[in-house]
This record gives sequence, C-alpha cells and structure tokens, in this order.
Amino acid sequence: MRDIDTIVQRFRDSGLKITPQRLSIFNLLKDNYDHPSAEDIYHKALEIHPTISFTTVYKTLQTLRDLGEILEINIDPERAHYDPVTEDHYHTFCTSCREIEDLKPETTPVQGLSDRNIAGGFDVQSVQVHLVGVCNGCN
Amino acid sequence: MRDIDTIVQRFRDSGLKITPQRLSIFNLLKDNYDHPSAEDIYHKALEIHPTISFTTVYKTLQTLRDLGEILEINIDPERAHYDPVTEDHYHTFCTSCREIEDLKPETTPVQGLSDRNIAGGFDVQSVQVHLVGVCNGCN
DNA sequence: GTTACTGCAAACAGTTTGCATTACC
DNA sequence: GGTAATGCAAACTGTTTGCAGTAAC
Repeated sequence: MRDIDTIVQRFRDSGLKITPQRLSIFNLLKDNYDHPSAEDIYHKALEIHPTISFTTVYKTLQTLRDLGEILEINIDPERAHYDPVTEDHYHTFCTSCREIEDLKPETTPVQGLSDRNIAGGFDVQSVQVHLVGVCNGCN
Repeated sequence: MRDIDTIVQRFRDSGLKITPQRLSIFNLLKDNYDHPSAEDIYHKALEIHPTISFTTVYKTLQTLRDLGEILEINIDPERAHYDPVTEDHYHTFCTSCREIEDLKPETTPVQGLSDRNIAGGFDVQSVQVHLVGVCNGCN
C-alpha cells in the first residue's frame, strides 16, 4: 500500500470519494504489520469514529483490495486477513494463537516459481507461501 | 492417504467404527486428484448412498484430517478443499473457475524453507505454496 | 450390550447485499 | 445538485453442534 496522499489521489481519479471514515481506515492500515482481520480494523476504527459500521470497513477493504493497494490473505480458515504490504513476501500462521507473521526475505527461496508457471500457461497473480504450525510463544 | 485397508485398520485401532458410508467416502477420496470440497464429496456420495447426510461426510472428513490421512486446503476463501495426497506438494488456484491443480514437483524449489524456520523457533507443521491466478482454460 | 455413528434440524460466524439517509465534491 | 458512501438490518453460505434413533462390534 502506497502513501496516503497517493491513495487519496487514486480514489479521486477513480471517481471514489474521500470520507473521514475511509481516511481513518487508510491510516490504520498504513505501516501495519499485524495482518488484521476486517473485525480488527473495525474495532480500531471505532475508537476514532464511534459510529462507524462494520459494513463501511468491509466495503473499504474490498475497494482497497480491488485497487491492489492491500492483499487479502487466506491462511486462516476462520476469517480473511489483510496486508498493506503488497510486495511478494511470505507468512507463518500459528494455529494456536492465529497470529500471522512475516517471513524474512532471506528464508524464502521461491524465486522463479511464478515465472516458470506463467511460461506453463498459468497466469500467476500472486504467490502465497504459508508455513503453518505453532509459533515460539505458543510452544 | 494410504490404501483403504490401512485406513480401515487405523480406524479400528482408534476405536472408530467402519460404516458403509465411511467406506464410500474413503473410496471417493482414494486416487482423487480433484481437490474436492465437502459438498463435492457429499454429492458424489449421494449417488452411492441416497440417504447419506452432509453431516456424516463432514464429520468423516474431519476425522480423516485429524488422523493426518488427508489435508485440508485453504486457498479458496469460499470453502475448504480436501487432498488425499499428504506428501509435500503445491497448488495453483484459478480465481475464475476455482479449480485447484497440483504443481509439478520440479517447479517447487522451496526445499529447506521449513527446516530453516523450525530452527528459528517456529514449529512448521506444513508448508503451503499457492500460485493464485488464472488458469490456461480461463484465459 | 455398549459405544460410536448417522442424519436431522438448528445454531453459528464471517461475509455480503438492499436500501434509505447522509455527505462529498 | 448529482453521485457515491454510510450504516442499519437482514440475507446468505459454509461450517459446526446437540440430540434421538440406529448400527457396528
């Protein structure tokens, strides 16, 4: 996800409007490395806008996702999580505390995987690598 | 997933009973490379047992998963899919037709990824590599 | 006979939608 | 003023559970 000004410009260029609610959601996502769910964002947003609805949060996340500004992560079968970091990187998912954490780039030797498959006829839009297990804290 | 006889033995050893419904489900999964959903299995099972319930299919899939005989795949945000192939391998997921396909082993240079992370304190139970995009047929 | 399984029906949770009101531009 | 967003309430979908009747062993 790019900086707020760029996002705002992008929304306006697309005929979308900038509302205080949306701005708050942008700010909650910016520099967020917690991989929040829609519910998580909603609860944080409530502290700023006590009347904001889940629907608004949900629809804004959809819009950001459709614009490619955030990624929807589907590791957790119970709910979707969102990631403002759209550059290729990978995740661990702890089945005990349900925390998603980033994988350090040097531990991800998956280069070339998408290129090879694009060549094979499959149009790769994103590569998702998930290490599912139990994290340090839960052991 | 191992051969039917072994599964049957495993169930009996665990104090679980073998029913005609379960046997049919075992057979539907054995040598299945379609990554079916619970609903898919249910509909195929209906052809053999016209009175089988979704609940029975669902619970049997849970049991097989808990025994480690099949894997639950969470690529498709809309539903879980199941895979009787439990050896490490990876998948493509077409967002258009929602088909999951196996990735050929030679295109998956992800060896060592789990070892390195186990060393890092994260207890890796499974490595999931998903290439999300649009398949040949949908282009 | 005992224990577990089946299948129904209902509960559940996250997601998604319709629509009247409100706010942005 | 025109168009899109908000927020409510309800619908929806896949998943999960409680329980009475049934079947495996």
